[in-house]
Amino acid sequence: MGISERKARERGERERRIVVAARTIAERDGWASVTIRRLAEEIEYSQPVLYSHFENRDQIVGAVALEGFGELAAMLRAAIRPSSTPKERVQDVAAAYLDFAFARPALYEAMFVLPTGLRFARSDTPAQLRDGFGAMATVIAPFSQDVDTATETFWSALHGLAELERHGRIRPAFRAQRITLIMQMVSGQR
Amino acid sequence: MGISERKARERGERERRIVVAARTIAERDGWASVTIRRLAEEIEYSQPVLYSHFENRDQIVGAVALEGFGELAAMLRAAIRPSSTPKERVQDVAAAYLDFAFARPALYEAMFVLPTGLRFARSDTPAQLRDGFGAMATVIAPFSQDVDTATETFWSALHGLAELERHGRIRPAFRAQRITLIMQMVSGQR
DNA sequence: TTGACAATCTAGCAATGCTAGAATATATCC
DNA sequence: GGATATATTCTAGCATTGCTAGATTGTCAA
Repeated sequence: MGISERKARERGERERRIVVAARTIAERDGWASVTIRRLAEEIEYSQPVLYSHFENRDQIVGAVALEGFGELAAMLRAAIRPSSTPKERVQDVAAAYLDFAFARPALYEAMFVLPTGLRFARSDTPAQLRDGFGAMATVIAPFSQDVDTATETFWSALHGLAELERHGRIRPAFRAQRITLIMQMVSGQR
Repeated sequence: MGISERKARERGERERRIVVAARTIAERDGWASVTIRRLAEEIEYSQPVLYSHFENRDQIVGAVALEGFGELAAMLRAAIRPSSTPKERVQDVAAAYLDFAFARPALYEAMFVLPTGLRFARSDTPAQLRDGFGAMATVIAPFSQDVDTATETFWSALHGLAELERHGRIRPAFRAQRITLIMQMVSGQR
């Protein structure tokens, strides 16, 4: 009997609709506008239904963030061109990272700023969360002995650039120059 | 007549009590616990009184953040020892920055994450906001042509390190190694 | 003493996340 | 088929939030 399968499928679809609605509203009106009531209205169910899919609001943000990590990883990997030099690859990945952060600020916020309930560095950490790190490590590896630490530092630098620019604390016009400096950190050259 | 002076002074003292209470509660229980009602109770006035001092809750956070910028600037300047080499100074300032961020997470959050209504890069930007940047620029200057851009990048890297570690995304044990890498970025050497 | 003005408070609004318990639909068993 | 159990969903409401209108109290000059 495929009844329970159909039910499971429909449940899954409803869950997707919640996540899509959350992301859409967040990207258009900001995360403050993503309320349980608004989401319930969007999926045309009552509010308690949302709590049968997610423990709380944070977990909905977390589901959107997880999507974001998958997309970020894909973008970073796509930025690595086989024809380019190792230094160019670092540059391209850095530029792609910042492009992602500024093109989807609400998504980026879910991934790195808001509480999400996501668990990092655990055995059950979803693949998406590791994958972006992996893409960065790929381009960092040729320049470093300790790839993990170097990648953490690279990532931190990019995250800081994204956040401070997003908050208007550094000058947008000089983004490219800052990326150049980061690249020099990694490659160890002037 | 000193009556109006006394009133102005008392008003100022009450405003300080609000800011102190906000900071104290935030540092002990987190910013979510800093509610208007809680603050009103703390200063022993009714809630609307708070709105005669601040436009809204964000501005109270902003007042705490401003305090934080002053203290951060002082800490960074204190970290610059006359006897140390230029490279050591960069290292010491970086370490001091991260120490500050981890010693006062709520304060740091007010300064860099929460909405505060503070205006940066304006003509009326308070001195505290520029001063920390100045301290960083001091130690960066010997290594760079374009000090502002280099300082922005240095600062961004430190901010990223602070945020990603605070959110548990990078390994606390490797903080010193990451600082070393940042220092190499600035000094352009391996 | 009175009247104007400032300071402060009471009371309440609208919105939020979340939940208990009722109501309804669906499946299971005799 | 009908009764019963089990999911599923909804209604209604709680406690909390930021914020504010309007009443109330205090203060001072005329």
